[in-house]
Amino acid sequence: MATIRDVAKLADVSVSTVSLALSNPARVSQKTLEKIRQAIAAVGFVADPLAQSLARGRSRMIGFVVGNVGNPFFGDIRRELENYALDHQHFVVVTDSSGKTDRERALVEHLIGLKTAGLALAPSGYDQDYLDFIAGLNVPIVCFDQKVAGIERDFVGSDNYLAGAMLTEHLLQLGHRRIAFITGPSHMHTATERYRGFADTMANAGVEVNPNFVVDGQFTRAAGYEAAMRLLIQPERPTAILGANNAVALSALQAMQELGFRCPEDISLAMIDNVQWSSVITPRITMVVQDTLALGGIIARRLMHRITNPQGAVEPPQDFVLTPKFVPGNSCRRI
Amino acid sequence: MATIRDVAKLADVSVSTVSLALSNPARVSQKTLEKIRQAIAAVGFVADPLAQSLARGRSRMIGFVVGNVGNPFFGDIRRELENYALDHQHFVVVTDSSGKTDRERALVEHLIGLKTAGLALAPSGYDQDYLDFIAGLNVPIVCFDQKVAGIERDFVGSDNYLAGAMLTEHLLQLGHRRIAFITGPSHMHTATERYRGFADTMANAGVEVNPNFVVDGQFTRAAGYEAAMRLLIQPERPTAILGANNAVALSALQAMQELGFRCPEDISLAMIDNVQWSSVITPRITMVVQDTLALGGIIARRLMHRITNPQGAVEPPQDFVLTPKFVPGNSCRRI
DNA sequence: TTATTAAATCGAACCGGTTCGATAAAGTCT
DNA sequence: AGACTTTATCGAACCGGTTCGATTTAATAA
Repeated sequence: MATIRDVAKLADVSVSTVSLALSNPARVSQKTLEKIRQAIAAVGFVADPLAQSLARGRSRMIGFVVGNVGNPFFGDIRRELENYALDHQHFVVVTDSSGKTDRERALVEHLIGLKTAGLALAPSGYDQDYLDFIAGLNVPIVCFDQKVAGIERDFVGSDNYLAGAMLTEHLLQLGHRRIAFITGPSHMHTATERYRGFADTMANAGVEVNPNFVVDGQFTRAAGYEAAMRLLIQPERPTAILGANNAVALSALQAMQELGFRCPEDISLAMIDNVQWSSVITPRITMVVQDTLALGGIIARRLMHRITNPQGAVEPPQDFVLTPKFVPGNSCRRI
Repeated sequence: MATIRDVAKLADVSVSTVSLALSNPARVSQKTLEKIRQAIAAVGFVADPLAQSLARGRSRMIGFVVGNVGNPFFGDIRRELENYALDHQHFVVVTDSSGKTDRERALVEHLIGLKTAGLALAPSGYDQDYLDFIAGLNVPIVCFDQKVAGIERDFVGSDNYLAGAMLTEHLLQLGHRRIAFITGPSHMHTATERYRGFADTMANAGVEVNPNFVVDGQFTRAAGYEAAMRLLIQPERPTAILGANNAVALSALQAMQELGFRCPEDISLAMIDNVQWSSVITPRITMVVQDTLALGGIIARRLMHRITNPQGAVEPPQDFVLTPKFVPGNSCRRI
């Protein structure tokens, strides 16, 4: 590999001039610039990003940290970020914490060690220790998905309260009263907001919620399945189930299928967030989806703004909350 | 941040001794080691990975390059690799080429620039230019999924011929004769092998394949859908469709549903490779799946072996081919 | 023409580690 | 005790860039 010194030698200028020509061509004379250009081409010089990062104290990498890269929600956001970053000479380093806080922390520390220019982070923690950790990071960070109280950073996400409310209202309009709700982890903002949207809408409609109809699905497949089973074996069953995310809702569908319930004839089902092959799942689940592309775009622009603008770093954190979209399926019947 | 010089000063030894103590403690005397240990703890020293990489010419990062991180097949492999790498002080950088060869190339070049210790690569190219590019990379590489003729690297994958043959035989056993096959891109090894398995098994059974029953689905959703539609509008329809991968098979299911065909009553369906929520797709698709966890484990071990063992780098490339597994569903009926 | 200012270029230090040959200290052999 | 190893430590060069104050050169003003 050719180094900057090879270029300098060939162009018969000093190393610092070559460096200057690369970073700020306007400050180098035309003929010198030309000599350097030719020398660079002749030796095939490409600056070593590692050496640059070490010297500058900042790299051109952006860290992307989520709990599950396989989730299409994160996948769409990742793609948007990658495209935007690439257009701005930045490179996205994707990492997966598997939803584990300690793993996430290790990854973030590693990324900081790499002197990443910025971080797009879907936070997985919430306690004081975690907050301190995030607060201590001296890098532009845009958080998304989970709004965590106490993190003073930009946040990009959807109106989860509305998401829960929309589906609840839809079920109420169809005549349902015995509506069950499979929740997510209580420490997650998305989970509590979606539940609030459900509970408030029920209350506003004057419909009392059977406490046995609210079960914890942890946003996971296993817990969601168990929670759904608990719902289905009750003597007085719900007429509709609302899953707080895709995993718990589809687990509920599976449980229903296994027990012999038909959807929507016996029980209606609705969920928040899409999955990859939802169009071939029978019945097509009625859902509320987030505008992942828009979210990704905002995250990308906001992060690059903070990274590239000198004064962008000190701007106060801002929240961007998008409205989710109702996507009707045929999993909810009128009763 | 504390540097190695701070440690050296405090421990009253030279910088090189500290470095040696860190990389090869056995070669430093006990008492010096202890002094250094204390000094490190006192100043809170953590080695800067960038500086290390620059000096060593190698980093502790492993590049993971695939066409679609969202595909659970790659997701499982990624997870295995991450776990194994983490246990060996290595860090996986995930990248997604979206299946585009030029993008993959840019990513690989970037990773090489980062002086990654090794690459786990699902190759997307096949022409001479691509082969030269891969051959020119002076880094441990383990290729997987696609076996590309001419790449002299370790390869880890499944017996795709067998996968195609197994499902074909199954359909034949159920009495099907008019079996359609939706193929993948002809330059992909997995695609051609799966097709060979199909064609050979049909031939061995003395069943002639209707040329109209072999359509190109490009392994993608869009092309798969179109290909399936072409099959379904033929006057003499197939009684069974075999999808060469999950995307084309599920697109076929969607097409069938949209046109009003019932599966398996009207048309049977089988596919190669699983998808995330296959258990809630009706009907449960009969499929052949790869042992992703085992594949991931082999990839991880093989790559780390080459990275960490001095002589591992020069070992001749080796192929690891696993046998896929038949997973019966209820999408194929006896006729 | 000379003093003053601006533009172009350079040298050296620096980022934070690693590596290797040289030197010093300790141990072994005859 | 002297010669020869082995072990422990060190200094300096190096990885490949950036940065900034100093110096040289060119342009403008008086």
